[in-house]
Amino acid sequence: MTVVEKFTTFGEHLRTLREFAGLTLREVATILRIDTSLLAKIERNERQPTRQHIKQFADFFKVEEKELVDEFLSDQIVYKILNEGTDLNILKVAEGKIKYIKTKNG
Amino acid sequence: MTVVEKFTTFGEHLRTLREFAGLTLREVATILRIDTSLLAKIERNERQPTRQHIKQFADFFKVEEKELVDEFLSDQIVYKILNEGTDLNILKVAEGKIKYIKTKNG
DNA sequence: GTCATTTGGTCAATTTGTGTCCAAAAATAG
DNA sequence: CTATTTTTGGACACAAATTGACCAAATGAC
Repeated sequence: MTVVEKFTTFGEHLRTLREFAGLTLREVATILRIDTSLLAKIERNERQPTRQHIKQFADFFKVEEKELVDEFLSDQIVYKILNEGTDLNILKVAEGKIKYIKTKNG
Repeated sequence: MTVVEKFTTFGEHLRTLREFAGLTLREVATILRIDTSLLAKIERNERQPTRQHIKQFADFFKVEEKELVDEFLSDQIVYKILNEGTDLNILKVAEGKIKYIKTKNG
């Protein structure tokens, strides 16, 4: 059970964290030494955060880095599925492949 | 139940189809009017097939286009998971998001 | 109205990916 | 073994996508 709403995007998640902390874009951007406009775009999912960014956000907002990373990466999977005109079945296929690879290697 | 082995990559799948048909890279490449080296690379997953390519392959080898598309797209998801150091949990997250979006929209 | 916040567009620069060409390596046949 | 065919791999010019910065316009708070 987390503070933030589930089933949102990375950007929305980030924005929620910031607003929950009662800070403006400029404030957070200044502290983290990134452009205000860039941060705004990351929150609107118009720019991708780098790994570095994600780590900074996790540290700053005191959340698990993996939580944010998964939020970000799952967004990309969602985007792919919705835009390539395929369906949820693809997740099963991917899961099968990964499990297969894992049994093969370790 | 298909002719080809399951849990393989798009490229391996394609290669299996070609070899099953008893054709060489050059033969298939010539017929489909693509560079032999490019076809070889696609089979080794060193180049991505375009949508056009996938359609050509499906038509030529008489398989469902969606089957190949899903094979290709799932590869990308697998690649992402294996290389970004995350785990299968991300698929659940993605699934949740998609279902959430679908209920929201229609 | 003023001031702070947020958004949106533009841009040069970098990064990433593409298909083609050619030569080397590997496999196959004679 | 040699000759031929198939496959692989590198190099390349080119195209496409993404990036972060900058600035101005829009929005919101007061």
